[in-house]
Amino acid sequence: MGMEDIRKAALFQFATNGYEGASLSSIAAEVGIRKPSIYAHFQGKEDLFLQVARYAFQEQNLRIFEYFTERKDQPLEHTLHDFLFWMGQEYESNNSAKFMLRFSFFPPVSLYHEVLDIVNPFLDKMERKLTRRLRNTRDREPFGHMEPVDVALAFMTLVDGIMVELLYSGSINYHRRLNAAWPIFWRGITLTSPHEA
Amino acid sequence: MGMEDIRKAALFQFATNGYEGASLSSIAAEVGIRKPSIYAHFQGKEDLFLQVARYAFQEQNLRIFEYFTERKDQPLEHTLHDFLFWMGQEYESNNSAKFMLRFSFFPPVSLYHEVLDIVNPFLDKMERKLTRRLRNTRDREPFGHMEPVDVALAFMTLVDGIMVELLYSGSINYHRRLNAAWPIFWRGITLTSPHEA
DNA sequence: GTCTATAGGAAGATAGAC
DNA sequence: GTCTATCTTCCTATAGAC
Repeated sequence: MGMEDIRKAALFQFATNGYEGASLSSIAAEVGIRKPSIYAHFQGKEDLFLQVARYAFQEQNLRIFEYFTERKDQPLEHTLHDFLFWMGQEYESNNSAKFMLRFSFFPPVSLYHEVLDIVNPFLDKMERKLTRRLRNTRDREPFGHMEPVDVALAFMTLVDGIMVELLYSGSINYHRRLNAAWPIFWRGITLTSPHEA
Repeated sequence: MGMEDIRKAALFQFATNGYEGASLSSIAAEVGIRKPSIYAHFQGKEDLFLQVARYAFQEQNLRIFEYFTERKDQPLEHTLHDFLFWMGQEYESNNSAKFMLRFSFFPPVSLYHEVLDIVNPFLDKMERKLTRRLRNTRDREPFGHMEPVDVALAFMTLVDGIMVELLYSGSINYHRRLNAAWPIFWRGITLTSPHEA
């Protein structure tokens, strides 16, 4: 209780209303305490936000690594394709995912550098992890003509492009995009071009 | 002057600091007037924001259509590829583009429906325009095995995924992603899969 | 560790002089 | 159409009782 409840409520309020749009009153109200009680656990709004941010990115980082670890022996095609669905579910059911997306793109101006120091290591980790997975694939070199790191970057771009649609239009257009973009991506990384063949 | 100066300053402030993060004081200060003078031109903050939003989306809509019209006789490959660079330049030099991206993804909660009524027609127009361009291509059916509307959706996903990187990491990673993702996309839409060949 | 009370400031908005 | 002055409300934050 106490601190954890506040963190959870703050996670939701920040993710939903942004940094300036979320007030300590609204967070306290959601927990069921009074505003000044927050100061017994956190130094202030900035401190609360940054602690929530570190927590959210760490949690989401763990969940994503778990996803890939659990499926490391499955075919790459299914692992990557299902990841796009999985992230959609995460976004709808998991406030950490929502928080992460919002403040990766739009950190509060007053905390710009502090937030970037959380976001950048996260993205670097993702890129490395994904590149490693692509290098160790047991499929018979489905994209032997490409650098794994480029495939990783392109996949992360695909993920972002699809998540973005989730952000503004909800899940109908999200699925339209997913079904349109995935086959093109997969074809693009598995087929050898005529010039190279 | 007057109204136009206020619109321009508001565009910048909203795009940079978000809806709640931008104050009428800061907007007035940028114009060089006092806060109450804004009320001679706009009903209030919400009205100002929505008028700026309609302006920004309309302007960006025009610029994008212009881009495609000017190049309607050029090869599709160059038109699409260059569009990714062009959007990057727009984002860095054009506050309307910045505004559009920010509030497409994160509209102020209190104006959610009003903003969606601006964003959705914009996206629909983009999709139709792009689909039409793909249908009328003079290149010898480079993606005859795919529906133009799916190619359009996939391209818009690619654009979003790359723009998103511009939002949080600046132009270095933007170019890394562009160079990784574009060849995969183009290969994916131009090559015929072995099963269909 | 939570509360009431309150300070101190900034926000959006209005009234009325010029 | 812009100003000064002011209202109301909300914000972050602190003091001090329990």
